[in-house]
Amino acid sequence: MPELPEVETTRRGIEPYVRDQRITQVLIRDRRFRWPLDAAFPEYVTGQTIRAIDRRGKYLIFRLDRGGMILHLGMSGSLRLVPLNSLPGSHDHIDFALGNQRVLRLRDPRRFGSLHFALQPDEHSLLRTLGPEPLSDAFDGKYLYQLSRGRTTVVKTLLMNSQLVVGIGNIYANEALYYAGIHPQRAAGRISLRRYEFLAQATKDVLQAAIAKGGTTLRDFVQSNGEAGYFRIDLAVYGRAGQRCHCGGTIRQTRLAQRSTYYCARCQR
DNA sequence: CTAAGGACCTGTCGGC
DNA sequence: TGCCGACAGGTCCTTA
Repeated sequence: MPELPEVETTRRGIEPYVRDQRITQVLIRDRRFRWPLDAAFPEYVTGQTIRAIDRRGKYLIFRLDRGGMILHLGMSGSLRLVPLNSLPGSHDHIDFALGNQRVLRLRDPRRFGSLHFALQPDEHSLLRTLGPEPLSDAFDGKYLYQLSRGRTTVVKTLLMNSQLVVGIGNIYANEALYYAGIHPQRAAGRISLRRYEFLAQATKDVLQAAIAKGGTTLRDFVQSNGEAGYFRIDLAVYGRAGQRCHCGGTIRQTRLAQRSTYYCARCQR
């Protein structure tokens, strides 16, 4: 479910309550995630202090005194901060009790998420092969242009390939292509440098706007009712099949690599 | 090496 | 109302 902006919003939301806090206890109700949680996981992290929370793509990295925790929220994962002794709901699989009497609670109904401990998190196999951050200077039109030469895949699939660039999921891939005026099915290897420059910039803009929106709509991660749910930014094409595009065209829906794909055939070429 | 499809899992929604 | 299929914001792994 969460894409980069939602993960970043989560990171910012929990950081003030979690940084420099000691993990006093780890309670595991269900260890069946994408990969079964290591039975020794609590031993690795209990008693350690969380020194920082970083994000790499859609992964959160909790830096500990020794090693770190690598968390992915999958399609349906979320983190909340709740008071000690607060009753768990269904799918609340893991609790981290903290020194400040709060509990960092992981919920993940579909269990597509994952949690690992690693002594050197950045060298973990899940992170090592990831492409650059889309909001970094390493990601630009030239980068997309060069890596796309000779490829036969379509541009939307390229944009969603985390080996090439991280964090762009189905929603923001659709939105970025719309703002760049590029048809999602266009062959990636036949798009000009100029158009890739538009695409890189549109991607950055869409992600930045979503992060800003998340910050305003999901401000508080610790309210008693504090659902750390996901926010809906104003989407131009995603989920809008049949509706009018501002250009007067109609937004179409198709399927690309098993994912719903939305575009305006009039302004996206 | 690249590309495509399956797999994992639960909840929700629309149609009959 | 109940049942059933399709779909959901991810991505690794296998196969070609």
